[in-house]
Amino acid sequence: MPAATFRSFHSQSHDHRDCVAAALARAESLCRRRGARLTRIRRRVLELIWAGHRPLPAYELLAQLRREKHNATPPTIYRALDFLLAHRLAHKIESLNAYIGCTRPQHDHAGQFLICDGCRQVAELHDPELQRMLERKASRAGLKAARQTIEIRGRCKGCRP
Amino acid sequence: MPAATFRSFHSQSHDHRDCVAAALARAESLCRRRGARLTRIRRRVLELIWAGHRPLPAYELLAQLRREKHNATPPTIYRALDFLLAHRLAHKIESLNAYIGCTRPQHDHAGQFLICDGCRQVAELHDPELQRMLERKASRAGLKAARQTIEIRGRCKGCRP
DNA sequence: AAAGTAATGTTATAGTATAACATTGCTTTT
DNA sequence: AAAAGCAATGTTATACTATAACATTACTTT
Repeated sequence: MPAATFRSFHSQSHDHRDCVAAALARAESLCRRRGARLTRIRRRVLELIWAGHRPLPAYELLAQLRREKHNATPPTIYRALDFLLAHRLAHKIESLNAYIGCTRPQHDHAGQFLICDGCRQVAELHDPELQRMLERKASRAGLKAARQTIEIRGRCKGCRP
Repeated sequence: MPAATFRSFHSQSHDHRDCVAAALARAESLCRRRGARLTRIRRRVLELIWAGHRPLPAYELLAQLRREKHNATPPTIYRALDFLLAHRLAHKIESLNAYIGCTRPQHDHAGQFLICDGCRQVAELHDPELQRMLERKASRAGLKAARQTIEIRGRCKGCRP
């Protein structure tokens, strides 16, 4: 049985700037290798997503982008998001209609999320065992799985009484 | 290890009317026991959900309801849905923004769905092992799970080449 | 019958996402 | 370097999803 790997909820004190910079560097290198074009807009949207450090709704991203790019419209954001999702640089949290940076874009994996309803922080699991278990269960019922949405909502330690 | 229980994808030939009638009967009895009021509107919306026999968007339910109730508006539907979701008579499929009848409203369970992107049919799993596994994984990461969203998208046998 | 609560009616608006067509800009071919 | 071809962005409009807020109706309890 392979060990599950995950990132815990972030401590208050970790340095967001490093975190964002590292994510952008990963994205740059991944896109270069893939021949994908991480344009100014796409890069900036990814940066905004990471800087928020919590799931951000599309229109919040739009509002932020507009502060520096006055002609940005919904398609501007949704196209950038389409690109980022396609390259797994970001994920959509379906139960929140919000977007978050992927911590491991180089791995092909289903997004598995732990979401605190108190502080709105999100931890992303990368648990191949869980992914395979679900594929197996689906397969038994006759479904060839192509995509998984796994979102656990609850309260993290800091947000419990 | 408890056996996983699930309903497979429906055969073309099963009798929808029986299926809908049975679901409504379950709902009636469950509401009676709980002292919950399954009003005309709520009952009718549940019936429409079941009759569709696939996840239905709220506005499609509204359009159908309007055919017989001309003053129905979005709140009419969303209130009915709130009730049905609260009593677990229906589930929301987050990745589709659509609603579907619950096959086992009497059990307290997380919704676990297998969704065919070809025919749009949905099978609901009821797998306590899976549910507990996710709770355990969440707990290890410091999250006390309150709600799970599990949606596997793919292609069922009939919809594969 | 009166009071209290739950449900529904009604109008307005917030929030999420895409369609469709025009323009710009990068890249490859000639 | 010019032209062609394609990818990305600009722009306008609109579709789809959901809730707020307040008025009215109807059921239940006293």
